[in-house]
Amino acid sequence: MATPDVLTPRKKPRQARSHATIEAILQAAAHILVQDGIDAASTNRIAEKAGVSVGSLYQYFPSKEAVIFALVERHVQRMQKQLEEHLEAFVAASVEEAVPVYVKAMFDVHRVEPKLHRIFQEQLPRLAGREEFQRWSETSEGLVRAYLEGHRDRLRPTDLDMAAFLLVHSVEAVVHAVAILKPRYLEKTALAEEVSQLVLRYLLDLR
Amino acid sequence: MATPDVLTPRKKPRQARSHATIEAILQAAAHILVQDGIDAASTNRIAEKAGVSVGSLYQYFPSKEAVIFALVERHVQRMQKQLEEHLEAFVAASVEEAVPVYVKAMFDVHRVEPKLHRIFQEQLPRLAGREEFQRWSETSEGLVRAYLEGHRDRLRPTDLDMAAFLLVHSVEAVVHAVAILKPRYLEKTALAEEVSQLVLRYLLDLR
Amino acid sequence: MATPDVLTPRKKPRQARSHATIEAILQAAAHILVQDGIDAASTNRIAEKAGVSVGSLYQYFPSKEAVIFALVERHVQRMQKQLEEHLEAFVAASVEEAVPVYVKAMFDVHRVEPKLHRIFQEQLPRLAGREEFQRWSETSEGLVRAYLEGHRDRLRPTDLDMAAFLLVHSVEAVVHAVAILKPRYLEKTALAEEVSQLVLRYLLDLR
Amino acid sequence: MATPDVLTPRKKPRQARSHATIEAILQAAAHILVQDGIDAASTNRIAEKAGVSVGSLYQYFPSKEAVIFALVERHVQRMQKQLEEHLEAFVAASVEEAVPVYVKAMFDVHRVEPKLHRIFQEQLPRLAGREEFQRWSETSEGLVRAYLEGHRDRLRPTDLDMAAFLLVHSVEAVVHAVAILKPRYLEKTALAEEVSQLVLRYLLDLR
DNA sequence: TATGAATGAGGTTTCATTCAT
DNA sequence: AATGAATGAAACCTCATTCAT
Repeated sequence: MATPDVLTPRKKPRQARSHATIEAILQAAAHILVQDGIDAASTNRIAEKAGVSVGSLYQYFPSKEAVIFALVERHVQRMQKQLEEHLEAFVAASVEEAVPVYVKAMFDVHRVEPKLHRIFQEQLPRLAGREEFQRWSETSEGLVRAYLEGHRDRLRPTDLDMAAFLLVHSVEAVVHAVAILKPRYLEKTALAEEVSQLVLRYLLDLR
Repeated sequence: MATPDVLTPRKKPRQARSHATIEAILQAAAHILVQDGIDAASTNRIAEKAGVSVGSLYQYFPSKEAVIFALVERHVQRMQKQLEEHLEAFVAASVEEAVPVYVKAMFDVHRVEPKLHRIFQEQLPRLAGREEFQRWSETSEGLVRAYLEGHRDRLRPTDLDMAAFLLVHSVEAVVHAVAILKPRYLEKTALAEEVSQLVLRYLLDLR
Repeated sequence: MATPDVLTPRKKPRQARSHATIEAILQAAAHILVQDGIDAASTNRIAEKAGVSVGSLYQYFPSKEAVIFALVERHVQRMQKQLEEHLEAFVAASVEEAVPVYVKAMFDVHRVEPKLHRIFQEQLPRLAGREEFQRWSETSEGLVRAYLEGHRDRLRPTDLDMAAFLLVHSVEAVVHAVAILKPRYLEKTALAEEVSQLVLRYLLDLR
Repeated sequence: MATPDVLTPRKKPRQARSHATIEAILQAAAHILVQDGIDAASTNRIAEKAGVSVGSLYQYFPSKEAVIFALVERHVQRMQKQLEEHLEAFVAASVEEAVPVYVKAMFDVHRVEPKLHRIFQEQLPRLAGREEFQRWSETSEGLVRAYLEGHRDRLRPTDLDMAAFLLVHSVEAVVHAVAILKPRYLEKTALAEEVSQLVLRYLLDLR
């Protein structure tokens, strides 16, 4: 007895109309999540806001969670894309250059859809998509770790696992806290520079 | 039309029996939260586990949220108490000594009731108590800021607001990430030392 | 992960009110089943007819099926009781006497709540309670078989399993058909006598 | 206000394609009924399995019930045809010969599509087609009655209506019970012979 | 005061049926 | 004729909350 798949979309649309419906559902869901939080995101409300019937929602998503999941997936993909755009500059650069690039990338990533991002960060753990988000963390950590590895001889810390863990999470946390508590700071470069300092001074023996 | 107060406890208990009932309710709620998450914490279930009737629950708490709120309040108080115990050593110490003390304090705080803490961090934003938790952040930030202020002349950064923000959130995030992702590390001192390094090297010009 | 029990009643009532509620629910369910068939027996409709809220229904029955199940159980018990009253006369009697007693017992059993019985016979197979009904068949078959065994030397058939199967089902079917298609005949003794003849002439070599 | 006809097919197909579509729909319905029961037989599922769209289904059948109805109708026709093949041998034969022929016919009839037959017997009463099935019973009863009439002087019972009723239903029930409870027995002749005995000994004064 | 029975709005989901393409 | 997207009433069930006892 296979457990039925409750997360992956139900059927591929064959007509243009369908695409519009799916898009409307996802956008409605995002809106409601952002405005009123996850407990307000009932399927009926989503469908209503999307201007379609509940039935339509269930034609494309096998469950309420599947809607959220699709949203998360899409969001993570956009973040990843954002990140990759910064990546080239990153891998080839010296430590002094790479760190600000990484920090800026993180700030940029959090600007994709900050409110939605916040909701996901805060309210998602209970839901589908949790792992999608964790995977994102692990990806970041792996990336950073690999970079550090490549510059090991210039670095002060010797336990690079620990260093990667430390850096990824502290940078992420600061960015996240900024996005939530002081959204205006997201646009200022001063904070990003300080974060770079935090990281750089940890990694290197600056004068 | 004033919004009715649904968070603060309904009546001050005057009898020992009442205290016991309240205690039982809170403990039951905590148990369920930790064991089965917030969606399992229905008032009926809490009451049942506490060995009282729902009616009794509503005698002491005006709503479900009030129960959670009381739990959060108590938890934050315990954290604060923990923190204060480290405080004396903290305020009088030099930067080099104070930072490890602060970091250790944070680690300790997260050991108070780590599972409950995690639930609160992850699942609470949707509920009552959100602000209680934010206030905790602000308290920490104020504390750190005041300390930095007192040692301004020895510090590299000049924008102390920003520095306080940065430090509080990066330390908190790392501790939190450890608690969730690698709970065993909570007991190792190596990580705490590295976090101290992160902060110290940011604040001071070490050779 | 144990599968939750969806059939057995949910909680024991502690107050007289509860008993009344349960009774009302069961009677309402029976009414609706008889009047409009099983597809009309929605939990909301049952609750409404019982004059209680759906919530109350679910306090005592964990699922819709549990309501039906309780009804079946109760009905089978009544049938069994009816049957047992005839039993004494049955076991001790000669074949010539026992057969009419058995046939009459079957007719009586079908008069307990004929309409409900019909619904169960016809519409139940898809539902909870199926086995309850099958068990009833098996009980009857066992009973008959044991009786035949005790009088084996007077009987014409040698395969008593087959004979029991044959008799139980043909008698049951006729009674059932009468109850459904020609309910008035249930009261006439002529038909019962003919059924007795059917069975007796099969079992014995009458002149 | 005449109730609209929701059972009879919507239009007579004029093209081979239509026939193929109808056939596909009916076979899909039969498959699903047999495999997963009546609750799984949704119009969408039937259409999908038939390889057509729901829209097409509704072109040929005005309602879901109409699909089932058509299936029942066809099944009953096949049963009837089966029966008629035995009929010639039946009408001309002596009682001693006719009875086994009739019983064998009944066994054969239940072998036409036993699984579908069972579904209809058990799950159909709630649906369209109930009457179709009843008519089948009446046809059988009429047939038997007419036969008995023709041999009245050789028969022991005098109330031939009652006898016909008795025989049709007891034979039918036994066959049905066998089909459901002990399908293997359907292939054995021993049981059929015993059923013949049951009937014959009821009808005649055997030595 | 304590109990637990009762409430009912509201959540998720299905499916027969319609209708624009 | 055929498609399949869209509909929405209605099913089952939960749970915060109230209230009679």
